[in-house]
Amino acid sequence: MKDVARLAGVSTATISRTLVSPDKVRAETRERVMAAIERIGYAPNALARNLRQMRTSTVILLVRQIVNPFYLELFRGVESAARARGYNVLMSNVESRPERELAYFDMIRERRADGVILATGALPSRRGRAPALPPMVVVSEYLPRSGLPTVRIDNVAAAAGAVDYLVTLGHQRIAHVTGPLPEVLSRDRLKGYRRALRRAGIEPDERWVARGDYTTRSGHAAAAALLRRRRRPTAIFAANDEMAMGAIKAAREAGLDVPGQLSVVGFDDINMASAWDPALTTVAQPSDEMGACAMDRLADLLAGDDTRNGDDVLETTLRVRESTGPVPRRAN
Amino acid sequence: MKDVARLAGVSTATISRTLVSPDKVRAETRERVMAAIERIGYAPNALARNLRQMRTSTVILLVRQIVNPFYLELFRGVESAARARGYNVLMSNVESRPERELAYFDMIRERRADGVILATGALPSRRGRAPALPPMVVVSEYLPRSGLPTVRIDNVAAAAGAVDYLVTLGHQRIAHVTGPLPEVLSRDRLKGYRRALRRAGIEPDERWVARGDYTTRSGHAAAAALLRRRRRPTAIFAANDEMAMGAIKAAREAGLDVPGQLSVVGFDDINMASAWDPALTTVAQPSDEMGACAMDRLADLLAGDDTRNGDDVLETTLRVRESTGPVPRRAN
DNA sequence: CTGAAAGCGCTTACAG
DNA sequence: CTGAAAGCGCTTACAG
Repeated sequence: MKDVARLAGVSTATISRTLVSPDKVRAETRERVMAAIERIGYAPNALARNLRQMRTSTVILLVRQIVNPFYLELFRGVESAARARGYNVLMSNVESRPERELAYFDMIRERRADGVILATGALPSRRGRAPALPPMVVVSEYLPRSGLPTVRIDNVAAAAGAVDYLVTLGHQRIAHVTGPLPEVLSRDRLKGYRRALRRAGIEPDERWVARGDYTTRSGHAAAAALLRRRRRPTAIFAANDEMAMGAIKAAREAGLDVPGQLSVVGFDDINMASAWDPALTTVAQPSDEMGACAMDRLADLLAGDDTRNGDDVLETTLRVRESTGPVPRRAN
Repeated sequence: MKDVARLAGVSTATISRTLVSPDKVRAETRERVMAAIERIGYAPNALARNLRQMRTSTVILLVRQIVNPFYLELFRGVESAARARGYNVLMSNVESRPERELAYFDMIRERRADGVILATGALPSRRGRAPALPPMVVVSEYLPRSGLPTVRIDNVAAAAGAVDYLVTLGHQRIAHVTGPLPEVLSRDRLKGYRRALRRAGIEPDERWVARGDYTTRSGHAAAAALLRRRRRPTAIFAANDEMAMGAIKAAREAGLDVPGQLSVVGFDDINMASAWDPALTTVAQPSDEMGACAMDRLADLLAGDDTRNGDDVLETTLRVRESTGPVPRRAN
């Protein structure tokens, strides 16, 4: 920087101003400075700038389990918005290890990051001396009554919409494979399932609700059990795509054609959903957009101009593909 | 820090030493300092430390396309090693946009990161004034004759091993779906395929090599074309799992049972491979370990004690699942 | 519009 | 083993 200043015949303050707020510098000076910067190949040292400004331009994205492809799409959205806003993104999977979550809060205390995008569905439980919450935006998941800015979808309505569609196709015996029920997202999707059934005049039957844990394996097991029933369902709505894929596998093993004898609907529209055989009908979340929106809100928060309040609720889309069809003739 | 120093009755230098090199501080002083730190709830400011030490403790992981699940596993490995070594990881997908790669090299120049783990398969082409390469380790991919420290598998041998296995099952008519052929990994796997065939006394037939681009769709199209032949293959070796999945889908559409009438082998062992129907036989890469190993080498490099030279070549494993079986009776 | 100077919060070579 | 002091490379309030 000193070299640039010498070459341009100005002070280092002017170099800095040219870079940070060029409008405060006379055009002629600015050009001289830019030429010198170019000549020397100068790049400002972010370390020094960060210290001076007491900001890192880095945010942390905390996800539940990184292997879930849904989070990947979320990350893409976060990253592209971050790039546009001049931030870097540190993604980290927590994998249900609370100490890892806390490690990330320490990173904020140590000023390694400016804020957090929380996609884990729960605030880290804090030890004795509860540190103040860092600037934070919740995405995908939400924390009821936390008052934190949140970017999400309406899981109840989206799930109900999927089941509505099955009803439209003539299905009455619609089963549901849930996610882990302590989680609010799983509960919301279950609620939507029940709401749609009632709306269609069908009394929800608890025996047609099977618990899964979002893995393909659990979807497979749950569906296998449901299909062993004497009166078996003609449609299964799974709370995510992986479980829907497991359900299709179970149907095939039971000798049932999908969608001829069993319709299956998933949730998320992960990358693999359209590649699956049969291509999966599923509720698409705008994951890119959700990530970008969360990053934008966090950046606003950090810039001190968070005008908005409450939740951003984004739209979902039911993508009808090959895994759903009209109810089989003899089934009703 | 000043507050801690006052409370402990020492200078800030001693606080710093207690944290950085505790052995240089008398035990009694150390305890007093630690108590004061605890009392005040002091956390050192990483921004200041970074500036002082001229290091960021951050590395960049550059991947080709983030949606590829393989990179996810790589990231996990990198991240866990990074955590152990005190580094943060910035993952970024380049998505074949060269300007993005360059952006990451700028980040090094601006001292936002200390080094790069390159998983893109190509050095960013640099503009006119070629800047010096940053501390860098290549992983998964490799750059022939670059002399850069590299962590990889032996793609030729691994591919040959997969084809050997098909030969063992009695297959003679073994087709191959390649990745994009400009890429060295795709070429290596093709080379391994040919080598195994020759070893088995089968003359490679170019008509049984179909080009794909690593997507499920391309695997589907390539396999569909192969299966339309009058003499159709009894086995397909695909250069990655997604294409193998597409191939299975094509087989089913052609009314062929997998593995009864067609065996399919993939490469990578992504998360979905075992969930696929039928569960995919595939060459498992030690992706976690590769990532961790790359991060370790980069950390050594940055610490100035990179003793090793040349490539780390890790072992692959053929995971035999349900998509492969003996050659059908009438086929030979 | 520009410069001189202070200061961000650490770490570390040096002196004792 | 400990302290006083310099300094990392910027940015910015202040003065002109």
